[in-house]
Amino acid sequence: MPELPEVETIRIGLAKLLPDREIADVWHDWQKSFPNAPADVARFMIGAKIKLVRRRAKVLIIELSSEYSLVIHLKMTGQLVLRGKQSFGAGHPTKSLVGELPDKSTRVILDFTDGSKLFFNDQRKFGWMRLLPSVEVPLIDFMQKVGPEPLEDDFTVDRFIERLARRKNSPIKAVLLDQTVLAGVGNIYADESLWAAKIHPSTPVSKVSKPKLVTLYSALRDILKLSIEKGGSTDRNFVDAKGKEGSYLNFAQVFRKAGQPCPRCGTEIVKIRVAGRGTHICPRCQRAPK
DNA sequence: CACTTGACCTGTCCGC
DNA sequence: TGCGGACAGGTCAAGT
Repeated sequence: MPELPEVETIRIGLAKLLPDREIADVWHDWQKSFPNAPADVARFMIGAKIKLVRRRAKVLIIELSSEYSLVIHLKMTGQLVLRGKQSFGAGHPTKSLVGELPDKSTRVILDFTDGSKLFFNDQRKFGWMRLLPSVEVPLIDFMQKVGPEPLEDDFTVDRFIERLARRKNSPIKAVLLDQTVLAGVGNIYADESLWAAKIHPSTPVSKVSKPKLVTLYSALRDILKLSIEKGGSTDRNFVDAKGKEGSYLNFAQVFRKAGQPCPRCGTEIVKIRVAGRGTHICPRCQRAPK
């Protein structure tokens, strides 16, 4: 569920909150969430300060003063929430999806010397954290294979079309979700952008007209940007670095709207299955390929 | 090689 | 009220 806008929302929050905090201790309880804890933790985390927080695709990178970095993938249900009076003054959110922390989904806790704590929660345990030398981050398999950032200035419509053409016989939705083609798009933004461009998600890329691909390019970028402005989509349990929900789904047109009228033509939105994913379409605006 | 399906997990919801 | 089963969907490994 955390897709590009959700991970970016967390990054913006952490980039404001974390720098210069010094790690005092690290706790973890799920080995798969943090496979190189605790061996490397004492040497490269305790006593280190947070330098900066970056994002690439759906991955967060927290750089430490020890020249090691935490690389974090939240997968579907991961959360990164900072708590502590130092960070929020008197009134941090009391009612929200996240209550008292730690809770039963807490997998890792970073304790800082000022008393604040960063909680890595992950109900379904798909997420992970890795500690590795900062210089090695760009060399890991994921970074080598991941496609371009769709919101970068140099990501042009021609580049977009050229990337999609790498898998021209696949359903276009599957291609949008392919992280080696394009970074950061997941189920929500694939459905929303395909609806905006009036493209049926099962259409092979080679069968989609050039004008529709151009529309898809603009729609996808606009939707990703709007979602970042709205703090991302809270479908089930996404929250930002302060534990707050995002509001983009109030602006969504088709995602999770089966049975409701298409905002464009009034036809009932239906849920189908494409590329093994639940997929929301307007059957009139997005006609199936022959 | 291109493409699809299954596994990894847990919480929630639906029907009986 | 309890219980089995489907479902949620990011990514990688395994299968066709």
